[in-house]
Amino acid sequence: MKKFYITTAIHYVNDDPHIGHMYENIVADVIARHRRRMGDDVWFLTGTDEHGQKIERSAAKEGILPIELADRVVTTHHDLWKRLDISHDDFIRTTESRHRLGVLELIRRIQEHNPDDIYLGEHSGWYCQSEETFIPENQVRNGKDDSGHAVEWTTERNYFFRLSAYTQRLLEHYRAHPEFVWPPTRLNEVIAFVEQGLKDLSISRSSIKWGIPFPGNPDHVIYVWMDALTNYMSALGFGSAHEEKYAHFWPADIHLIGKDIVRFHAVYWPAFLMAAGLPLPQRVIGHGFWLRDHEKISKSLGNVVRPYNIINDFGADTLRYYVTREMVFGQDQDYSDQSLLARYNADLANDLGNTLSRAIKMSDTYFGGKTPPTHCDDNDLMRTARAVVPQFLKHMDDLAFNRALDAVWELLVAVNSYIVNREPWKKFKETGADETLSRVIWNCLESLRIIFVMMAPFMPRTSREALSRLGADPDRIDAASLEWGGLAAGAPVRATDPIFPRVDIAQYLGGENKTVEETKPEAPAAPANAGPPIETTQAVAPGTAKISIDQFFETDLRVADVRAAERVPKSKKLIKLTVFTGEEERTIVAGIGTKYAPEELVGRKIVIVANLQPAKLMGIESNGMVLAASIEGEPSLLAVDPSVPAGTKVR
RNA sequence: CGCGGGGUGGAGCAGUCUGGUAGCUCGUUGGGCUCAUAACCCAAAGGUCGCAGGUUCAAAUCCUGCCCCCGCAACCA
Repeated sequence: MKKFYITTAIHYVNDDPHIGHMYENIVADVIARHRRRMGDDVWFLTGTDEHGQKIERSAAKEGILPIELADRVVTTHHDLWKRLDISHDDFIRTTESRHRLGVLELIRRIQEHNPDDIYLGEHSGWYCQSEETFIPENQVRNGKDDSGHAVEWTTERNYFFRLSAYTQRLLEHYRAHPEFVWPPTRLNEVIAFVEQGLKDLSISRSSIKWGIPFPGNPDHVIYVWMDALTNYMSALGFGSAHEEKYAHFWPADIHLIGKDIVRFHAVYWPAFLMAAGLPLPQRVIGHGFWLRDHEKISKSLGNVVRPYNIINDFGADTLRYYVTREMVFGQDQDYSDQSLLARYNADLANDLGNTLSRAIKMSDTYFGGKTPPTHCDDNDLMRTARAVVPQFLKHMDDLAFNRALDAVWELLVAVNSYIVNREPWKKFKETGADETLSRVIWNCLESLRIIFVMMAPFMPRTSREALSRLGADPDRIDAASLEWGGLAAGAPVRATDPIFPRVDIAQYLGGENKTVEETKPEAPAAPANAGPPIETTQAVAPGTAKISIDQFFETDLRVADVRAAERVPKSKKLIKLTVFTGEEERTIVAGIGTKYAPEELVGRKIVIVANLQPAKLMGIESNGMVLAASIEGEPSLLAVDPSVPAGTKVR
């Protein structure tokens, strides 16, 4: 039996999982279930990343310990994977002691094999006291960071990993194993990155407390990547007294991750392992992102997708099917409730569910609630099935899930076509339930059995139900059961309610009661308004906290005159304005260039925030901010009656 | 020359690596069927595959140049 070890990325516990996390675990689950039923000895790992400053800080904000926060959020992960029928064999948390053992062992191995590869060095940068972190160079202006906190040039002593020593060996590895990174375009990116030459990597922090103490120096904690990546081994017992699982399953066959962290898995991780003298994973697979309206999903855009309502109302299998069918694996894809429900109706209700219903109903009626008595081993459906199954398996091996499902549908469509051509209802009226009719119906049921066996990794729950309705054994989904002829004659069938009842999409999405509540349990329920239909899986911005009138008056709003305007060279949307505030002329840089031309701005009266601290944009100091309404990023300047003199206070 | 992705019937997308009659879903139109979830089946209309060159017997696919769109980064103060 071939071992097969697959992992997902470990998900950070600073928030509940969204569609991206769900997708990753669903895909990993589909692969794991498929390998299992094909006879592999599968180990499937997922888990959570729980260390680091963000957790430390979020917990502090709530007045709880980091581990308490992690304990709380991790339960929502567990619950979700259960609801989605994710069949992981293990779940690792980086706060577990077995993980600490693994990380320490990895460092020990590196120190043993390549003693020079970990060294104490200096890391210099802009350090912000109040945020207790280094601020990237490009976020520092005038000695302050983004949030206006003072920063100072600080040198911290950190442990470093000599990544620079691995440039050549990594490049050789990519050359020798082009399958190491998938898809190929990601491999090209990785190679380009490594070819630039690698810098040593800081692997400890003394500014963070929430992490694994660095061996021999408890003032430091091990920094994120050295910590997190190691989960793939620590979960197998690496570094513990019981390394049997590690010995059996390592190296991983597939690290399934998002395309954004390919670099860490394809560069840092193999370098760590090389340094420690350990085997490298076989493949790093970077999947694409789910987008909304071609935009990246992010919390700040407020378009996070958490389709809990879909899972509630249509079942986990519907989401599992949609994400694997709709996305070309490896590429980005738009998410919308619309397209999900369209797929639900067209594919699941009309095709999959309805075909099952009609076939079972006929068998039920014509053959007394049983599968027909006579098999048939020479017919068109059998030939189609025998052609489709190998294609399906090939596509599964290629991780081309959408094509694998296409292949399944080819057989499904053939069944529908077959039914219409043979007109069994007519035959039944004419000659009764004779042997010919028995063969016809049996062919339909047998095709459906194979269809649901193929579908089992994608829709485990549905497949079990369908197989059992068909009179087949719901647990027989192995490679052998993909062969034609597995259905028993005279087995009881169940003609009952549709497995996927059609949905009125407009009603569901436009309905007054599909609130965001189901999307984000902790968010307040949105009132049932008569506005445009809300995509139910889109999280609403949390209610804005109230401020006092005094707080409002801290903002000095004034009318100003635009005296000059010019585009900032090489910028996309910045316009440099010279405005008169009633007392002085000053420069304000505004991001309104997509909508306004400089000419049309000159002479205009605008409203500005006069007491905003200066900031540098494209090297130009901006003193203030122009007020504009923003419609999906398109600015619309606040208009003031031209008679109002510059300098007038706005309140 | 910052990095990357994309431009294919009305809409959304495959296909491009490995050239060989342009495919899928939805929608539209006409017909069929009544076992089935107003589902299913058949047929039709609809495309200069962003533009221009080149290679080739043959280009959506390979090469060159250009145009446009979208992410990321820089620039939402």
